Amino acid sequence: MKVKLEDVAKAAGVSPTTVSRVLNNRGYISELTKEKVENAIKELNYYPNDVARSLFKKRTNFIGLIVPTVSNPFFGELSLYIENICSSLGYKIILCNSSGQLEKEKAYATMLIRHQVDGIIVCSYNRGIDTYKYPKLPIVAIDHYLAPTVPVVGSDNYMGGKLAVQHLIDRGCRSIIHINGPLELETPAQFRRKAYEDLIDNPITYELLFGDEDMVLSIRKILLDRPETDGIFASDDMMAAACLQVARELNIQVPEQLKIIGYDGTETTRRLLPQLTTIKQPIEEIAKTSVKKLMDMIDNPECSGSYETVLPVHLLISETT
Amino acid sequence: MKVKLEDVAKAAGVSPTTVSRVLNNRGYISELTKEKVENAIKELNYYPNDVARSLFKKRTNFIGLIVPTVSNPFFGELSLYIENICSSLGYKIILCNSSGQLEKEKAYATMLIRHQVDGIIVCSYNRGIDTYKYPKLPIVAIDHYLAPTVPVVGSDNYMGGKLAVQHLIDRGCRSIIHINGPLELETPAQFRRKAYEDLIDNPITYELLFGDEDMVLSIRKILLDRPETDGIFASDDMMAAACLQVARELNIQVPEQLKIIGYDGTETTRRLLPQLTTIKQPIEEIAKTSVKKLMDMIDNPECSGSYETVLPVHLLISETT
DNA sequence: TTACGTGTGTCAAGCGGTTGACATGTTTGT
DNA sequence: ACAAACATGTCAACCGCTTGACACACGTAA
Repeated sequence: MKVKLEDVAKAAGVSPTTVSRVLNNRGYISELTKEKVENAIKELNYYPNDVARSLFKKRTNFIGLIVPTVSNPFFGELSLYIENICSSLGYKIILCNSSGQLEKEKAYATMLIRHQVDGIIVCSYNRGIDTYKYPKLPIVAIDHYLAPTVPVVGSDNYMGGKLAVQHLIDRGCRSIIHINGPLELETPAQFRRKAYEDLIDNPITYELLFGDEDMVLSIRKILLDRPETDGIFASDDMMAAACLQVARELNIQVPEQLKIIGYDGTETTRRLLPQLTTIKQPIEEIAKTSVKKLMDMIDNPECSGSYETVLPVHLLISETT
Repeated sequence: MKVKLEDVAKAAGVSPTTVSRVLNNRGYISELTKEKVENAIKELNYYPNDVARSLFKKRTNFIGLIVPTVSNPFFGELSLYIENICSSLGYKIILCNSSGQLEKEKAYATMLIRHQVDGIIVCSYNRGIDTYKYPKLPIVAIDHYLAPTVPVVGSDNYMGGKLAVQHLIDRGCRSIIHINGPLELETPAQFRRKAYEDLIDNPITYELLFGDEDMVLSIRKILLDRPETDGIFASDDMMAAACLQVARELNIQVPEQLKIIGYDGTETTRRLLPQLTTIKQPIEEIAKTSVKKLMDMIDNPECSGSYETVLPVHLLISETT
């Protein structure tokens, strides 16, 4: 059987209450008993049961994090930062990879509530999950309008789109297309597209579906269909990389014949594909801001704070444009 | 106040015991009462408190996952698979990014124990964490010898190293160096180096430290120091990418003058840098095997199972060799 | 001397749900 | 008609820890 507080009390020759007092720094404790208790804890190799503690305190210090997949560099880095910040504040992360599937996301939300998480950070793409309406559950959404009451943290997508497209124009592109990912419903990321459409006379936007080979195939088809294309604004770096790959296959010179700009600018992309011109999102800032906002909501259930936070993006010019 | 089991019982006009029976499918329940209870649950928007449940059942269905960082594509993908598999088995993941720091890892291990996790999967690099000796705590290590009693799951690193180096030799390289990462203490990954050293007459292994620019700088220095180098076996894809970048900067033609092979072969790398020849680790298999092993240990605390599992790797030939 | 501050102990209730024991019915099958 | 299976309820104990109430020491300052 596991050693429990009572055992520590016996070993230290004090009462359970005293042990609890030492553990929680409450009431009066002399240095001597404190030491006795601490020694007993060490000797018995005692770990307080946080499940019991949580039950009583009605606070678990758990934060649910729902992302499409941590294997994507953007969400991977975001998750890293969020976890690190939470950890430094004494919170733990329950990781949920929704794969962008509504049913999965619902199931995760339910699970998180059952586990009494203190809050949820969602960077997934599904609307209409009633679970999120659970009374007073603090939620922050990242780059996604979840519900009218859920605050959103994201980067300046319109500006990002504008920077990207303007850069292509400045570089002399005359036939620019936009390639949009599948994950772009109801998100502020639609502003990227909006910016593109605002800047271009005859905007042509393609929407791609999930999948690896599919992506490359679709892009090949697009480039073959529209050989006049000399600029691509891809809505994330993975897609931009696929465009690059197809261009190589088709012997299209980048950037001479075709310029490509991506979006996200994660560390991983910068390392693996430093040639790619891209729009860099302030991932660490997004993480910081959303955690802070969530903490505010947890500590102060009344105040909702600002509904939307928009963080600045940067154009990172490299060799593909 | 949150609605609890008792409230559901009242609303449904049954006893708490009956509600519990419905919730847990125990004992005899008529269809009628079952419906009544389920309706009450829906109407009241009731979510069972899993903290209370866990306390009683002495089982949390939590698994701790310790990785250096999920932002690295290898650990990101591994985490994704592990989380997905666990989720389908009814387990939740507590995510811990240790950054490879001993103190952090210790703190995480302690936290996990306090939270009564049912098991831990560790893919970090620190030895001598006594916490892991916590009585009967099921632990599986990935690609790392944690302690004599902790089972290890990993891929065939020696074979991987051999495949890589032999491939370079086959391609005609005569002056092959090996670049090792910083995270390679006490890990089976040392077998990659061993293979290299076994195959090469005058093996030259460099060890790099953490950091972004540092890596590129160090590699530049290495290549300038040893201009005769015509083959690099990098111990992961990120490092291989850095080598590629430096080669471009120094106007060294790859693969004509210099051949580069990496290690890991994650989806992300395949997408962002498909040109890279690399050794592909069976990440999904590693995830499956380690989760399965952990589940075995959880369900059957006595049987330890096989101590080490070695999974096959594959050479992925592309354009850098 | 009185009163307060300090240090510790006992006791019991409570967090929300589970479970076993036991009682009391109502259906079935034979 | 009677045992067995089915359906539900009551009650109390328990999971491990926290907390408030209260009691009883011992100093020390007023």
